[in-house]
Amino acid sequence: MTDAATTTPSEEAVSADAFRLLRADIVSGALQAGSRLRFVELQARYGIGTSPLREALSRLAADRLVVQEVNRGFRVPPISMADFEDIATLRITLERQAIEASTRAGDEAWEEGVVLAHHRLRRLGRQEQAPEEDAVPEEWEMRHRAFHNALIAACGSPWTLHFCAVLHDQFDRYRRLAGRDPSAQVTLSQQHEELLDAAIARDADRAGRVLAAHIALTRDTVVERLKRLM
Amino acid sequence: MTDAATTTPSEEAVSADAFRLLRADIVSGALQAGSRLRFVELQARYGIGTSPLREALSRLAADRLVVQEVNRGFRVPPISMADFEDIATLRITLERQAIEASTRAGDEAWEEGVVLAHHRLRRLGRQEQAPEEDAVPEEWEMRHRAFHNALIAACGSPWTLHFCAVLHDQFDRYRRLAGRDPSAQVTLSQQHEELLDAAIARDADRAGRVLAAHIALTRDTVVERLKRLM
DNA sequence: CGCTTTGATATTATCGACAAGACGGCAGAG
DNA sequence: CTCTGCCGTCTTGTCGATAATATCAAAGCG
Repeated sequence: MTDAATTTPSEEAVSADAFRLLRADIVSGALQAGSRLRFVELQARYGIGTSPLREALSRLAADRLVVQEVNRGFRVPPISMADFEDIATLRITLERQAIEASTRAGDEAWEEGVVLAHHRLRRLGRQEQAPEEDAVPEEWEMRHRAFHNALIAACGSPWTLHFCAVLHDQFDRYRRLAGRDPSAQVTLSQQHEELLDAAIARDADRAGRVLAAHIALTRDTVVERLKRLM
Repeated sequence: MTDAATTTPSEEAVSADAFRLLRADIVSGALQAGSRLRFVELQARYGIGTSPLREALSRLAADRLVVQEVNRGFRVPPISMADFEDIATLRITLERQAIEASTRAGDEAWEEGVVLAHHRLRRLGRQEQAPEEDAVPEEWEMRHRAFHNALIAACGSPWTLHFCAVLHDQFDRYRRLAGRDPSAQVTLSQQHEELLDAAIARDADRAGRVLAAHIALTRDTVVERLKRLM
């Protein structure tokens, strides 16, 4: 599977492109939760044949970003509060461990990567206030993910990073579905600052605490908003 | 209205069968680590076409049981000590959490499932002494897996169970590659007994400790034997 | 004598078409 | 009027063939 961190240069494979596009459309909510994924529609949407499409859907199914029903095709998974809380709990466990190990083991290059990623995220955060608030900027999503990836990048466990990436995709689908809560946003941005501080200070325990609180706050906000929507 | 869930024991899907067969052959070592997986060979081996084969390989690639190289097909992943230790460490973390939660939350049905799974494993363990020692009985592998799955089944976290299953597959590939160590086997069987005892006694901490030691002992044994083989 | 190039071979990735199975409407019986 | 069984239509799952790409070996050039 291609983690969000790895970057494939360009013309590599149709099926890999389809995989990324489909994943992005599912995580972003462009493809509604619970909706069927008909082959003819997807083939027209992405301009590909059946084989690479099936391949992409199979890979997504392994990561639980689509569900396959026997002889009844694929669907984007329905949302469920229990599922989301399970994802959040496990993500806290794994990503907390990862950031602690990363903070302890990270070298200068890791530290610089964290600083750079945070700067890019923060700069966009300021500009973001200006345009219409409705559209969640895709660029912010990418930089936010890049920052969180940078924090745990030096943990030394490829499998932890892989599972964190899978869980982050799942988590973001719910978060983006719920929409943003302006009141929580300031605290979340402060926590980003604190994560940066803790990383630079090599305070692994503090980094773990803040990250756990960061994810938990996001989870609670999302749960609150989702309850209101349903 | 009819029992749609219980039907279709055989006619599921060619691609799902291929997925299971390929996974079994990779975990068991029938397909050697690092070897290329040529389409013509696999199509002949499993008697299927290209589409379901690609679908199965894609799903396996998401679980890291095969690796895909761009425009160069699929391979069974090479073995690496660092990879195995990463898998083992993460498996200890997740499966320990899972058995602790399961022991605390499990109901009577869970308890009975554990007892039954252990009985089936133990009964086979006795008979197993008789036939030739060389062939690792596939039935033992299945019952061993079933026992470990039963222990964590009530943990309440589907995602934890999913990741544990993925890691267990990865772990077993190395374990079966290394072969059995007769000297460790008695301790490992004793630990199975202890796990059963702790589960029945609802001693979550002890269950977690024993399971961690169980996996760690297996890991150390495998590492020792692999070093000798390489 | 070694390195690069170039052509032939082999393998993969993709496409379009066929067959098997599910879904939904309609008619007939109770 | 309602329920049940059946048939047409649609969707999926699979196959074989085609186009694109990598691999390998030998020959030409530096």
